Amino acid sequence: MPGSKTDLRVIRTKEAIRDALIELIDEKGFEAITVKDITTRAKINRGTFYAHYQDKFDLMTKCEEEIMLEMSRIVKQNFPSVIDSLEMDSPTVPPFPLTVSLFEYLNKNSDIMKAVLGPKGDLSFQTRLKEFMWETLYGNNPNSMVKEENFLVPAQYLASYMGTAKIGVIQQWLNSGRKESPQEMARILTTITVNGPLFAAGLKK
Amino acid sequence: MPGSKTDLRVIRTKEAIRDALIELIDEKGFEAITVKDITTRAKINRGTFYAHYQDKFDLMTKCEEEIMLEMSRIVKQNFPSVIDSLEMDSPTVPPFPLTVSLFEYLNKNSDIMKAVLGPKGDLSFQTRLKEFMWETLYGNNPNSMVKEENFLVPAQYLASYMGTAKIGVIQQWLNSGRKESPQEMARILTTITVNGPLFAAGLKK
DNA sequence: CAATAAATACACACCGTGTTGTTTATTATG
DNA sequence: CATAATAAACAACACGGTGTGTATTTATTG
Repeated sequence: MPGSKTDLRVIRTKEAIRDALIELIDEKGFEAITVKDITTRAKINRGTFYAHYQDKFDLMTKCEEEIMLEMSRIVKQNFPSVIDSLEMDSPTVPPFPLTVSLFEYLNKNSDIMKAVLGPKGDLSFQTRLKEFMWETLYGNNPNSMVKEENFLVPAQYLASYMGTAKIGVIQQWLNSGRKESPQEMARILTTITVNGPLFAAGLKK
Repeated sequence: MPGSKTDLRVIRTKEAIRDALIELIDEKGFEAITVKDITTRAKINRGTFYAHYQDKFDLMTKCEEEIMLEMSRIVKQNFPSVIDSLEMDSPTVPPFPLTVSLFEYLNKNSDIMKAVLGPKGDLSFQTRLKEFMWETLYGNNPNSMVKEENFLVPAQYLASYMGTAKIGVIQQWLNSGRKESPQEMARILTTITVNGPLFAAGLKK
């Protein structure tokens, strides 16, 4: 497995592979892609691909790893104690720094984010992202926001509800062309969460 | 393409194929399955499979079609005007007949529902289901519950939020062993939606 | 029991996979 | 600067699943 992170050949190859992957996900969907597709598009030999990655899943996993790391970094940057976060982004007072930062990241990397989170994307990544949010909300840590006390429903379902809901909004935003700014999206997401969907829809309680 | 819907051979074959599919999705995930896997497991000739379905995607699509039809039927049965529904299941008063009916259906067919909605399931189906909910909530029909007026956020995002949130709760229930009854799940889901996630979590508004 | 239709057995070309051995490019050193 | 050492990129190969076609056997219906 080639490793030299400064070798120009390696850098070129990996970049070409990654770009080809993103393009192809957009075109045919992740599961329809073959390694041959990728290497043809990237204009490299198929063998070269296998020198770097085990298969297309390995490639995908490694791309996603980068994303997850970067998102964790953003969360930590805004909330060094890691985890009060997400829901706790000063519920009522703009500018919701964490949520804005996350949407800005999504915006900057919208090509790949749209690819993996889109309807032809990678289910396993969506599952991982969901688990990341679930853990953040409900996981075994002293700061988790959803505690098993004073709740009207089992906390695990609350965590699922909130986690998937947020992902759903992100997906809708990405797939409908990102017409709103990250700031606006942060406001939207926070408003729904804090007020509750029905009230946010303008219905009386 | 064999057609006689009363021919016992056809019925047996289709059932065997369907059962094999569900088992295999659970074991290896949909995309890892080969037609050969299915026919071996179903103990039929591979040629027979192609007599009934074009490929594994065709098979999957047809299974999913049944599910969608049945769910639409349940919705219509509870709300003949089709669509006030889903959210509108008498928000505060049990027993939430529509939601209970849906969970009972999911419960009865938990094998296949877990397979398609699970982490190794079929993303395209999850997308379709999401669209179904989205349309139900927001689509172009006079009864859609989310109207573009009096809202605090764009309606499309509200619809995405609620749609995916509900699916998320269903997935969590299926994947954690369905320990709660359909009635209990209906209460949980309605409570979160009506009260809003934060309040349902026991936080002050 | 005859007619019919489904299921099987077998064979074929095709394509993507993953691996192996060879060639070519980069880098480090005398 | 030249050249050996290293490692990346490439070409060729064997394997397994796919989809299709055809002849044959087995089961169902009238």
